[in-house]
Amino acid sequence: MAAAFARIATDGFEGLRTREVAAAIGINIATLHYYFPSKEALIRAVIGHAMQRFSQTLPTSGSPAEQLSVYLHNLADLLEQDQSLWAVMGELVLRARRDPDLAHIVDQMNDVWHAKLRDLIARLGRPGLDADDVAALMIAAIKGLSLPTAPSVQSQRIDQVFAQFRHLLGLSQSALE
Amino acid sequence: MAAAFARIATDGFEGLRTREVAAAIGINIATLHYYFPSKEALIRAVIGHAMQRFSQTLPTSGSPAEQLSVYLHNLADLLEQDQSLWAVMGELVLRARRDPDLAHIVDQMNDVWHAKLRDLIARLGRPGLDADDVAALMIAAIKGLSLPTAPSVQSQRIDQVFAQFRHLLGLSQSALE
Amino acid sequence: MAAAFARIATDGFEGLRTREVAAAIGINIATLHYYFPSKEALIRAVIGHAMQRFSQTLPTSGSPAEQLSVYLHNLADLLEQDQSLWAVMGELVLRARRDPDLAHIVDQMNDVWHAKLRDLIARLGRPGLDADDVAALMIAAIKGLSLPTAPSVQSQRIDQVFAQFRHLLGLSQSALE
Amino acid sequence: MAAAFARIATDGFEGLRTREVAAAIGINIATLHYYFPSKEALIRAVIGHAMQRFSQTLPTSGSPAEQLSVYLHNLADLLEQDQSLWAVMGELVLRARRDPDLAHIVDQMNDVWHAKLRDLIARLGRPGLDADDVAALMIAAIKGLSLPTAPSVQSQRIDQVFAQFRHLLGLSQSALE
DNA sequence: AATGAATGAGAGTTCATTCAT
DNA sequence: AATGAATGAACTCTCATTCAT
Repeated sequence: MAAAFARIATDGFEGLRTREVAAAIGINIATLHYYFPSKEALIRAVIGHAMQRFSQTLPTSGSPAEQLSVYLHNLADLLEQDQSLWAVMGELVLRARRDPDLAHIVDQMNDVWHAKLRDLIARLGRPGLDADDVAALMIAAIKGLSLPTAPSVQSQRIDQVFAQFRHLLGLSQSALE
Repeated sequence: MAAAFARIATDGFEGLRTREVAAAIGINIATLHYYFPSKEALIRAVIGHAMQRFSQTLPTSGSPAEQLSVYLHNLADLLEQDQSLWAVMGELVLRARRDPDLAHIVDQMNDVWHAKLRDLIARLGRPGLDADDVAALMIAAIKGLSLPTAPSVQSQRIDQVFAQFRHLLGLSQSALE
Repeated sequence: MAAAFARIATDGFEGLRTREVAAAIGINIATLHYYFPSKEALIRAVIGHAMQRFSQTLPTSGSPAEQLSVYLHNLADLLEQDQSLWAVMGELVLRARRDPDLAHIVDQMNDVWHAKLRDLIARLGRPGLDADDVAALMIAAIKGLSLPTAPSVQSQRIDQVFAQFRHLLGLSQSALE
Repeated sequence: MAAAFARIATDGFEGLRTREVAAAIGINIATLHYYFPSKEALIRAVIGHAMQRFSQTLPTSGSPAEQLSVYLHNLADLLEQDQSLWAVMGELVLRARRDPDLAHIVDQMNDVWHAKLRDLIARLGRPGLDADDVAALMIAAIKGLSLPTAPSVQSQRIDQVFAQFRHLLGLSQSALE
């Protein structure tokens, strides 16, 4: 449910109230419970929704350099434009600490993400570049960028970090556009 | 109160219950309220405690290269050994989104952190290294490392990222030991 | 809610407990909160109920002498038979000291009461009778009668005071029956 | 304790907090409990204090007409100047409904009051004046005057009622001054 | 005589959930 | 498929009282 997603982005899991979700879409609480038997079920649905949206940033065709460029471009866009997705991702990662099922999902996504990046970097053919380590660095940095407080500062930091990515990978600025 | 700190690390703010904090240290809830007039006051105390512990990782003397090495060493240690501090920091950053006061504290700490790192990097004298951008990358990556799910994966990722830091900065492995 | 009214009559606002009100009518506390969002809302409802019942004693038709007789009769009846209403009115007046909204309501009711009485007395056509002052005396005395302790004494005092009212107004005893 | 008296006058028994009473006179709560073993004991002390102050309005010497004049004068003064005493008396009367001991005290005081007034009126030698009934009326009215909401209205009503008293008793205006 | 610290009992309120319709 | 009404469990917070010093 998109309404639940929005509420989590705004107030976190801590502030998720089924009554408010129901009210936001103009239905009765009991009706919400009819579709989602429990709050937990609603949360699971939100998790699935978030994960799916996140996966859609992965490109599937083109040369490694092209794919990397497109991917970085997509991520930077997502970071700047859809703050709510990252807010929810942050909440999910934190919640995963207490929720084994969620932890499993998050770990799996991290692995896929890392493998994909490592693969692309390796196929770039840059000698002296440890694909595994660089992928780890990039993922850590992107995760870190998803924990903003002031949106104003955020934008500058994103540019700086992605500039370093390109520098590390030997990608030209123009390759991103 | 250390007990509250521990509970936040385990269950997040979402799971912080005054009764449990009181029970954890063997006192009555009313007694807890005697020292912390409200739950909010308790949270503020925890925030102060966390910020203070975090600040203590900043080295104050030595050459830039030495300070950077010591700093990275301290951070890596902290990341591996005191997961609870990072867990709480993660919770704090997420909570800052809805708590302007906390957001201000976090932003201030980020600025101090960034300025310190940028300064040290600049004084390293590595041409071709944008101190500002590299500092941003490092901070983002470190923040990202503080969002782990499985502690087992965690350790490997930390090593990988810090190896890249050294590589970026041209610091020798031995300099860290 | 009549149950809340009864509890205030018995134990005063001081002894009003939402849990007990709910228990008295066999519902859950949460259900009570479903109808009255807060204790304050419940109190307001009780106030409205009391004010309405009190207003119903005012007669609307007949000659001035008849109306006065009927009115005095109604009030004496109410004082003797429905002690709970007076008990609640006493609580309300005392509470009005700290509750501006309630004070406004009580003042308004007093004014209406005084104006009505003064009007009726004036139209009685008793020379040498200051309608304004007599009305003030009567209202003060009736209020004073609403502060009883022992119900046994109460009845005698009511008769005495209303006898004086009739004497003052030159109404015959028979006019009341 | 005068501080407790003041708090009851302001906020009623409902708002009486031992902590605030102690704070008002700059002592610790435990110290207050040292002198008054319980809140109930403190309340008893306040009751005694209030009753004593009230008794002091009764005149003891002079002709009946003089005593009545002085008494009415004293009461009118007290009503206008020391609102807190009347506020507390109101609270006491209401509380008496649930407190048999207090009810006994209040009843006793009422009886003494009524007997004294009746006696004075009887000795005035006004034929056609039922001393018992007039005393009841006066006491009821005075009690009623002690339940004000707006102090501004209060003053006018007091004058009106006491004017009626003098009229009833055949006392000249000058006799009051 | 005086106090800081501690406590048990209970207050109003919230919330996910269920029930009857 | 949908809802108003109802509920149990739990929450933070308050307060008179007591304890150790």
